[in-house]
Order: sequence, then structure tokens, then C-alpha cells
Amino acid sequence: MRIGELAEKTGVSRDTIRFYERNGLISSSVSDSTTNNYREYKDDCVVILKFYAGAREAGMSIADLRSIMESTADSCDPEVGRRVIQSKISELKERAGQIENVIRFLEKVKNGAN
Amino acid sequence: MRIGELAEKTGVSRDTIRFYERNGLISSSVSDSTTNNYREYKDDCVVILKFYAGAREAGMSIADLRSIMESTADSCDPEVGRRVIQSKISELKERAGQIENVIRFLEKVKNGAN
DNA sequence: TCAAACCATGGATCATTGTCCATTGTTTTT
DNA sequence: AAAAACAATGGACAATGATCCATGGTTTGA
Repeated sequence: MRIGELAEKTGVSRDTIRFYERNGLISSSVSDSTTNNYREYKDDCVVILKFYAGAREAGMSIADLRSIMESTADSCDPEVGRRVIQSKISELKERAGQIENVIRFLEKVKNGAN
Repeated sequence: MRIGELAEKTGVSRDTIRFYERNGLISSSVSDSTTNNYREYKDDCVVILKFYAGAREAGMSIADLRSIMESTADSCDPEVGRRVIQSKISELKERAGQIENVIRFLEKVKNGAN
């Protein structure tokens, strides 16, 4: 599919998709046509971009996402890949714990520890 | 206390404290001295800055923190304040949910849904 | 066929969240 | 009293994560 359709399906803007692609988060092929050089995206790009959207909301950086993508590439030693992903999971759990702390603090403030 | 001591106690740098102060996240008085205009910070600044450090890690923005601070000010209707804080709590829970999703996704990838 | 919609590229711009630096003045320490 | 450490101010700089724009080409659909 082309970029417009991908943007449509994922809610991620064309500009942002191009930005992600420049930064190695997503890849595409060049269309077969000899008259244009439109990029062609595969179906799994939809899943990937939706994952990115959630991951960004969860606080992961572009660099985090890139390292995850690289760790799942065929060229990557699967053992290394698992370690990278496990470390990202740990960071996320850490962050979840922080969020819990902040929620507790705010609950206290709300209930008049003021 | 002065800014150096506050930085020391909280792990937040002088520059960052000044940045927060410029942005309405923290307040200080001017020292009594007639010879300098050093700022003077109260003890509760330590607690507040530590809260900020955790909250930033949890993904809250400066604007979020400012609105929380404003909502707990004496000048603010307590009812309004509680609503603001409740909405921030909801956002944090939302974010925690996102993190759970991302973790689940990564667990799957790690276990070879590759 | 011809306008409207789409695409690529490259660069500019923006907001956020700091950090760093120079300058100048004040305390503290020695 | 002189040096070292600290403080205020203001502006420059930086990284991140986008978004916007101009230009020029392509596809589509009315």
C-alpha cells in the first residue's frame, strides 16, 4: 500500500511515517512503476505503526523502538535480540512502578494531605 | 535554604531548579539580606522536587506538573483542584495500561512470535 | 483532458526539556 | 585580604519528536 493508505489505517500522519522511516523504524520498497518512485508498504507496517503509537504513549523513545526493531531483524542473533527486548521490558516495568508511586502521591494530595 | 543545598538534597541540578522556577513549578522568596538577592527555598521544596523527579520519569510533562501545583494553591477552589488531580490520575492509569499492552506485545515477540 | 488529490524530497520551524556559558556580584574559607 | 565556592541573570546550544512548507512530479476521477 502507499503512504496515504498506511496513514489512514494507523492514524499516524504521512510526515511522521516518513520521519520514522528516515530513522530506521520502518521500511518500504520502491514501487514497481517506472514512472514514479512512490514507496510501497507491506501489511505488517500497519501492526508495527500501531505498536509504535502505543509504545510512544507508554514513554518509549524512537531510539528504544529502533533497537527493538533491529533486535528482531533476521540478521540479529536471536539470543541478543531476546536480551534487548527483556531489558526494554524491565525498563517498562520500572516505569510502571513509578507511575504507581505518583498515583499514590496524588491520591493522598487529593484526599486532603494538603 | 539556598539553591545549592536544595540541588544537593534532591539530585535536581541548580539549572533545572531555576528552569522549573521560571516555569512556575516551584517558588522561593528573596533572602532577607540587603547585600544579595539570593533566593531562599523552604523545606517542602525538597519533597516537591523529588515528586517532580518521579513524575517526570512516569511521563508527566512540565505543563502537567504546573497544573497540579496550581490546583493545590490556596487560591484554587478545592473542588476544582480535586478534579484536576483526578484527571491526571486517570491519565496515569491510562498510561499504565498502555505500558501493560506494550509489555505483553514484547513478551510475545521475545517468545518467538517472530 | 484537466483539476484535484496524491507522492517524494529537503529544509525550515516548532515545542519541550533541559544544559552550558559568560558575566557579575556575594559568601566562605584559608 | 585573597582565593575558592556559590549565586543570579540572560542568552546560547542541544536533543528529541514531530510538523509544515515549497517545489516538482504522478495518479485518479469527473
